[in-house]
Amino acid sequence: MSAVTIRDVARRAAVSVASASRALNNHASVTPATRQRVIEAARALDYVPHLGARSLSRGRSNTIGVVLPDLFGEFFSEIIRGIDYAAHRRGLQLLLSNMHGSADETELAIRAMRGRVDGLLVMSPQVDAEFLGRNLPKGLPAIVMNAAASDGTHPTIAIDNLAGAREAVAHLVAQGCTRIAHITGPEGNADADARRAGFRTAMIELLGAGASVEIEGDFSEASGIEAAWKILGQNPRVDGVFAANDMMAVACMATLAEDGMRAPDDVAIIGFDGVPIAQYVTPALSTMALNLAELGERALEKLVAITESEEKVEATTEMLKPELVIRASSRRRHA
Amino acid sequence: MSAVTIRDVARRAAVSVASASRALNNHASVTPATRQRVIEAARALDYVPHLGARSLSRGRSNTIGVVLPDLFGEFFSEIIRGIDYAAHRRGLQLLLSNMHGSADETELAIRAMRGRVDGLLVMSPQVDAEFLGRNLPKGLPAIVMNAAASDGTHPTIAIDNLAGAREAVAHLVAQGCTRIAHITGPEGNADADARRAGFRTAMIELLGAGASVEIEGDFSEASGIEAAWKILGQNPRVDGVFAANDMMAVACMATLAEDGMRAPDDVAIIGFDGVPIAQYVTPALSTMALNLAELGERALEKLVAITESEEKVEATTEMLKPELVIRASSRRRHA
DNA sequence: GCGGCGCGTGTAACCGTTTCCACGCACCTC
DNA sequence: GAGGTGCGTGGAAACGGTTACACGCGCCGC
Repeated sequence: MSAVTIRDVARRAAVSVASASRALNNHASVTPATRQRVIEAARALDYVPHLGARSLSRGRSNTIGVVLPDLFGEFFSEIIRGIDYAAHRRGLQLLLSNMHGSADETELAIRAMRGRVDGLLVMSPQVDAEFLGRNLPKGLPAIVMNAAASDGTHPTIAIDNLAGAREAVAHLVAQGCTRIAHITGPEGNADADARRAGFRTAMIELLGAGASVEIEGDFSEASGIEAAWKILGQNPRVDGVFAANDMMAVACMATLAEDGMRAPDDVAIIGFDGVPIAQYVTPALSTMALNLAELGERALEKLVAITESEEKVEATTEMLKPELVIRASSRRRHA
Repeated sequence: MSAVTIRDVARRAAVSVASASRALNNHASVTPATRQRVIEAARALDYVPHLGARSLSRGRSNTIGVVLPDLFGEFFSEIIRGIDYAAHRRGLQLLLSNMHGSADETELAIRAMRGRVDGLLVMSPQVDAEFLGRNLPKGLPAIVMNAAASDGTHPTIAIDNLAGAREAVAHLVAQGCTRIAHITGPEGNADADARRAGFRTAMIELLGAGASVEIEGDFSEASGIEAAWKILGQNPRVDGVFAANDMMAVACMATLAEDGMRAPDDVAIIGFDGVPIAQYVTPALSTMALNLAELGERALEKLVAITESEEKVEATTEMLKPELVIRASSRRRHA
């Protein structure tokens, strides 16, 4: 064990633990001579402070808990990267927890954070706000990312899925599509549900009820491939596809192409999220791009702001607007 | 504050804190009646144990520290996913730290883990083993992932870059390439250096010294694009490209194609890492595929094994072999 | 009937820090 | 020269749990 404690340092420097602590933490009232002795002793013993103990006594851990539904794919890794970037700048550490999409695990994960973090970043598209409100520890600052409508108890930062879906549909229509399929995300996922809702209202507005097809997906590559099979089996075929995320769009596009149904001429395709992969496929995928790293960054900044301000902040909801990025997969030469 | 402590629970249940603790932790010697009262009190007060305090007194945190050089891209996110998967299965939490490639930060990051984790997973292609050996806390179990040659003090799990690079070159040669460029990773990065070394020896063996070109890169998309420009400006041109990672291969391939130099006919291209994106670009990218999630998983399992075994384990080195995945980008019709 | 055993419980020490408070000392001021 | 002031220091109490140890009690076996 690197079991050298501050007591060992104090003993070697012939001072009390109190003075040792003060010297090591740059407190004002320590003689330069004392400080010097303590620091030398610490170096000689290769002392590293026990941060667990420190946070217990300071009541502050300099750690932020991050609870995510999953870690798969670029969606989450971009968010983590944004969080990490902002956390690093502020000297905070990250305690990561993955609840694998289950509500029980979410509760567990959140409880497991108690006493180890100063604040919580929870992303939870699968469980409703009421559940979160009930389970988030009372005194712990928390930001809810991207959940179903906030219950008003915690500040939220969310994606404007509704507007994004409308814009995606409008874009396809502008390219001349008259019959559009939506590959949905998993039911019960807040993002997926909102994107589907946006798709429906936009379709009714722009093309009427008969022109839309919904194909169940679950955000996975596999479900994008299956969706392509369904599309290929239909008659009449669709001439536009709006997938609820980029991964499904990419997989669907590739599968369609194998059977000769090519984007953008036979079918215009657009995804959602704007993950890096979208720009490297051929044809490059149009998408409703989100700056996910920025989402993570902003969430962390907001959390820090709460943590530091004394008065309680009201539960505002901040929206992240997706941006239409038109690439080859949906660009028609003669629209 | 959710400041309800075990003392509050004990008071409400009219028992001592010792009994409360025992009841809540399923210790054997507690009367069912007592246990019942304690559990009810805990529920009534919405008690959540303070895990920081627990780990201090138990001397065990159920947390693993993960120190990575960066979080950008699929390479690291796949590794984290693998680590998380294995950690989750064992009920461990992850404390994440990113040292942004700097040695100072590495030292800081490692020190910041003291007293908060039971073990350390360090991935550090940029700093040498000697540095790590000096900085890893003495008593803390640690696994070094993918560093420059182990100093023999810590178990290591690494990528067989040398063999991978040779195999990549051999594959290109088998496809008929006679002049091959290697887009390198950043100098000083252990993976990059090993891949370059493998490239050199394989080239000398198979095609002789004159047939190889080295282009400096740094694993980034931008450097892949720049490499393409250099390739296009050369005379005679190469007919094979081995990039030190997939990201550069993808970017290079796309840029070459814009100028009419197409894979696989004009140039056969192969990358390294086997990140998911490689299979979606067109033409699909051949690569020396690594199962990065498995790498993370195995590292965590190994760490747990060390943590749990009493006798000290010797510092073995485990190798992860890349697997040649041939896709369209390097498949010549008439080899 | 008495000693011993086992079981459930409580008291208190401990984990490694930080920090409140008290204390002693030198210095300054009137 | 006495009394206040301020500064550096040390003792000890936190922080919130776990657990070694002691203790009292009822039961069993001789």
